[in-house]
Amino acid sequence: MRIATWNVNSIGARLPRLIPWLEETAPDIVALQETKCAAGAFPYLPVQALGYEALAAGDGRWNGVAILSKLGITDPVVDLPGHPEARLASARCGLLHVTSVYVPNGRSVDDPHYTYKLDWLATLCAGLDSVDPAEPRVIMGDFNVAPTDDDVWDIKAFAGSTHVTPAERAAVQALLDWGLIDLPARPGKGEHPFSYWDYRAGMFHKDLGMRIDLVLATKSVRVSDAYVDREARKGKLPSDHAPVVVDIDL
DNA sequence: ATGTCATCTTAGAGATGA
Repeated sequence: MRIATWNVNSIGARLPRLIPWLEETAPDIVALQETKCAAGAFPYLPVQALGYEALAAGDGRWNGVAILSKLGITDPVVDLPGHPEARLASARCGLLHVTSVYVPNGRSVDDPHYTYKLDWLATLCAGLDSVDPAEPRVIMGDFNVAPTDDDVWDIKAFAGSTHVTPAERAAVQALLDWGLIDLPARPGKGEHPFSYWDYRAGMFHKDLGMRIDLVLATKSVRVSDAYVDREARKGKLPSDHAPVVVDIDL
């Protein structure tokens, strides 16, 4: 069984790349982020034609998350208590419980959005209190947090920045402490499995990226392979994120 | 490392966010 997460940076703009990618990669379940698409405007028909049921949450202009599943979608949830933005979609897909997250960016450490980011992550973690960590579950998406210094191209360039602060890392660590494992993925190039590269300044071609798209899974999810699909970041009109693809058994 | 990209407003360049 194959699962994947991909911040597509607008599903409308990316559909011409998403559809062939789904055909070639053939994941059973995909978590999408930054669809930038109202739930009612989601391209259900093109993904249904490939055998996927879709659960979409969307504000319209910003944010937006979705789950595509060939294994069914039951118990859908598309909000996080007290946080109205469309940044979470959750459902049971066959035997696996799946959550797609688009964690707030934070902007800068002195911005109210940074506090909002920490609160959002804490609320996500608190929601797991009523969940059994023995059950097969994945929480995957754009966490906007680089868990370790090796997850950015140069930690010195991030002095004073978001994505690398102890508080953000502690918020992700709390999820791991609950019972999730940050699945290590093979890099597409170089030593680091970066999943995001800024569009500007040739960052992608210099492999100056960040690992901020994470697949967190409970231990009953057995992993046979995991990789960053760097090919999907190449070529014409890519997203600024690459998909992370994970092959699993339950 | 602020050099790009996507979207919306409101009809074409600017604001916003990443």
